[in-house]
Amino acid sequence: MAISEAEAVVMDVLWRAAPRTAEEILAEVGPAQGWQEGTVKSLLNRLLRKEAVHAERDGRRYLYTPLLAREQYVQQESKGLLDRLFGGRVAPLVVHFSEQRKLSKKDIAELRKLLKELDDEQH
Amino acid sequence: MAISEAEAVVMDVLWRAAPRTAEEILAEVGPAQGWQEGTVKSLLNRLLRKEAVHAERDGRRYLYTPLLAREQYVQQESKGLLDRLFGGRVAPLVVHFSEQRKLSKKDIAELRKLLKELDDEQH
DNA sequence: AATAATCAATTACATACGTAAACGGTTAAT
DNA sequence: ATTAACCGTTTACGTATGTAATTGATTATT
Repeated sequence: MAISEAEAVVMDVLWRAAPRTAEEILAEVGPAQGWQEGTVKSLLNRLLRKEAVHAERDGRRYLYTPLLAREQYVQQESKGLLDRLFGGRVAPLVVHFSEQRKLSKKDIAELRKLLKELDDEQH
Repeated sequence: MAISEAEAVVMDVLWRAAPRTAEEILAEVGPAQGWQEGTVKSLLNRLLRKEAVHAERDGRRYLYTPLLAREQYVQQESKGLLDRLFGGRVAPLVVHFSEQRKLSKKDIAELRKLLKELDDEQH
């Protein structure tokens, strides 16, 4: 089952560092998101049901660990967008961002480097 | 207000060619999506309420035209993903696809061309 | 004129989502 | 032993979404 946007915010905390307690997660996202304790608890439970996180008892509380890897999530989301909007092809997407003036100098430099590397490993 | 995935499928039909009647839209997406007439009608109504499409009476039926431009939608969605998952930067996204082996020969060629053009217009 | 066909608009309904309050059990303090 | 504190689980509730059936109005047919 897909994980929602709010759930992804919680996953992000766990991807940065795990395991974590609910309290720690709340401390990290609560203020920024304007979320109460109950909200984070609910999201954690939904993530548990979706088997995106694992909970291990540690005395009175639980320690949460991500089961779904960030790479896996990023992959699904990215591929979804690519397929839905760009016919599954990367170049058109980059062209889009280029036209949208979303390519920074740094991006351009890094893309050059990437292409060069791809070229090198060609043989 | 954001338009949903099912709604976007209808928009896609209108982006390919407009104006269109509900019947034409159904004919184009119904079979592929397994949607009944009522489904397409509902989606059209939601799009109307969201002011993503415009309907103009044509005798007994309506002709639907997109108000939201495809470019605008693509832009929102793409920027959303970029910001949520790649810190708003394009190069990391392309690197991701590269690592995921999602870069075809054609993509690579087109990216080279794009970079060259960017270089040229530099001065 | 009465009836049937055609469409769009309204209503329906189950599930997901965002956001949280209430409940309950276990541990800690009095 | 009671009571209080803590923390996870359950329940809640409004809105969105996917998917349609029903209704109602207008036009066409008999």
